[in-house]
Amino acid sequence: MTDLREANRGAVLSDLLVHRPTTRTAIAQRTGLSAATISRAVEVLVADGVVREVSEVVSANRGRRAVALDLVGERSVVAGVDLGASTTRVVLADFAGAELRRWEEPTRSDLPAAALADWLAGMVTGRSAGLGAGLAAVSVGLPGAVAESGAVSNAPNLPQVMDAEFTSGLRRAGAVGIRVDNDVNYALLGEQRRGAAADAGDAAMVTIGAGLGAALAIDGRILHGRHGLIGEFGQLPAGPMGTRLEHMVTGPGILRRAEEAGVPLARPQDLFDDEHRLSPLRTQFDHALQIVLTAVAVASEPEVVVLGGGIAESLAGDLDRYQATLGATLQVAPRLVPAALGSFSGAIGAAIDAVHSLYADLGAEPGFGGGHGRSAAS
Amino acid sequence: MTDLREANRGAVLSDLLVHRPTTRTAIAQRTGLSAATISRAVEVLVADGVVREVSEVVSANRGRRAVALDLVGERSVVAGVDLGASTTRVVLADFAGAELRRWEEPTRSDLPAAALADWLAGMVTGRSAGLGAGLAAVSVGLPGAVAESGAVSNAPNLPQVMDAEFTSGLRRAGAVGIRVDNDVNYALLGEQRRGAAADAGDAAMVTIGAGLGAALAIDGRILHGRHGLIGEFGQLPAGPMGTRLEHMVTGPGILRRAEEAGVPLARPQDLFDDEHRLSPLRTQFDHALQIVLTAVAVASEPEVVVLGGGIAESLAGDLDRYQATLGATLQVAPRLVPAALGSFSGAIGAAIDAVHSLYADLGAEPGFGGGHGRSAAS
DNA sequence: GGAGTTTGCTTTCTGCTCGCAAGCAAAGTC
DNA sequence: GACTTTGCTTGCGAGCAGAAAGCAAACTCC
Repeated sequence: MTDLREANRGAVLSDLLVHRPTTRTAIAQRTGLSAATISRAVEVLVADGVVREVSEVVSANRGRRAVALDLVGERSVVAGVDLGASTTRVVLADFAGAELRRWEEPTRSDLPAAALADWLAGMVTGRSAGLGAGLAAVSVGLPGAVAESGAVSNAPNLPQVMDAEFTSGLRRAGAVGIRVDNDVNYALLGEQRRGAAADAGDAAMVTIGAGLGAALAIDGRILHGRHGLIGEFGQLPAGPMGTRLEHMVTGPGILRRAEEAGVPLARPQDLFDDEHRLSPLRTQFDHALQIVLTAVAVASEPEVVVLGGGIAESLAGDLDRYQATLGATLQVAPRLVPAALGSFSGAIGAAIDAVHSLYADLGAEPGFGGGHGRSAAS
Repeated sequence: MTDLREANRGAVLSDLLVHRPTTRTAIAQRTGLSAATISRAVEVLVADGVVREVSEVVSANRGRRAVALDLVGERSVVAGVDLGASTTRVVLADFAGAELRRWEEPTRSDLPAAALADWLAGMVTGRSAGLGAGLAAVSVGLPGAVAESGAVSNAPNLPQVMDAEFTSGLRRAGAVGIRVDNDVNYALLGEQRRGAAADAGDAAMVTIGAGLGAALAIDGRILHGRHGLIGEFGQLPAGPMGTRLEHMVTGPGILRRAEEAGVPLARPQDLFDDEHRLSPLRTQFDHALQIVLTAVAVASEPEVVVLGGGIAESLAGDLDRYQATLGATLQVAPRLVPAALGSFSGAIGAAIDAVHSLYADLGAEPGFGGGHGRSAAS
């Protein structure tokens, strides 16, 4: 109950972030506020240069044409980064969330923490130069658990990021607000806003690649946990002899287990060739994945579970089968779908989070899908 | 934003529900509202007979003594019911949540759905007669998943409750508001408010008895899921040969597995005698429980996991061991504690939910720990 | 034991905001 | 060209919260 007027401006912005473009009347209906209040709030936002009237909306209605409102995109640029163990993907977007540029390059995983941060910051600032507006916010997803304090743990595939030097280095390099969160959390956010989990309030994502990660969202909100451990289903000691599931289903785990079984594979993906379809290794993989999917399902009861990550791409043809098994186990099973944004889910989600962080500064409530990310605290 | 004045009254009530008794000034501090506003709101509540000034608070402060405020208890009586597969436990409480009476008796599991509802309703109304005030709300916890719609599923140990006749019968028998939810959800609510999970916003509960159940709370809110399936970790196919975990750790499952192994047990509890400490069956049980605990931990990252249920009582001495294993698996492991309210956690939690439902009618926000239960919809 | 002080609560008053209703504007319909 | 529909803005009244001042009841200290 700070300032009611400001709160209403925030509500308008929040609505505009999700429904874009829209009209004053539509905002009034969705927010439940009166048209008069919306008009007054929009007036301020337009004066502030945050919102702009765009060309009139095409409408089948009879009366006066509504004036479409949209966010002013050119104000500034944000970056969403998915710092993977092997590949780093970046998306630059404008203030309105429109994608401006995307690229990927190998992660310099050979660098120590501070140098890695410098490399990342240099790459992003370098490539965002000359876009007209300055970089206003950066969100970085990384393969580890990010605590409320900003501390990173559980990142075996890119251990440098656990070093406090990494986050502090990032903050030093860029003058702008930097937020850090788990890569899968961002990927789920991306899929919720622009991908396979659109309009699913309860959704989950599982990524399988170099590591196993999961993210859970309930009522549009991504669950974090004080230490960021929510979703670490790879820790489940449910494999044979109590092996952790992450050793059963991730790329390095598959290679090692194949070697131990005397049938070495050239690449983890080979396990999903037809010739291995009935191999014990493949059966164990399926079983382990089934446990993960069931755990995700009963942890948050998502309407949809999005599968992403390098290994998951090889599973596209088997989704129906997994879905069927899941349905046999649970009365109500979630839909199992591949990531619609592909390997860029995480970067896109990070960019969305960065945009959100800017609007949060303007008073927008963390509405549907909001409240993500963690600002890199000192 | 309905009526701001009413909203403030609700905020005062919500605060009073959690901090009881308290003073006007204390409420003002906690809610952030001005003392004037609180005074005005309290005035109305006292006039309505919902709140009362009680004897002055003993204080070490120097100035004028604050007048303690408390809820008026005698207005009405609520009942919390824990309808177990074998035992039914009931708690009667007054409007202020003070326990009036508790008892338990064998569940008439031989009865069909409608008759079971009649038996339950008759028992509760009969025993609550003559308490001065009428029964105003009843909350029933049962061993199954309760959907938003009110439909019950996943109740193998008391299948009658899945029959729509049961809930409709309950509603017919009692004229008052009846709410139904999963028994473990209520048990966790009880432990959060009066027991082992007090002042833990993020908490979880696992009950092991005739069935395996779990409940998760994040930020004081118990997670439900549209179909009430959140927490059904017994469905995890993580036992040997893909056995569901509920078959590994529950009473009936233990007996059957012991028989299959050629070492029949008289009672499931016998598995936890010293003589079985190193038996393969016990090892398998420990492993299965470890998986459940890990899954609960990474599903919601609770500060504390409360263990309840008949089997869990036998585990009291082993909690340290489980805790140690959990700590070895996870960087940050939750505390593992037995249910402080014993076998009445569920009934007490249900009674708290019933009280909450009454205050929700008066405008109290579902604050910390609120928003539980599901009204038995038609 | 009286003056001063601290704390709790109430009352008065001011400023702010919202929603209603009326008015204006812009489109389509007849 | 009058009428209707729809979108937005403006004028007005009511409601509410908070600041500040006032009253009340304790304690402390001289």
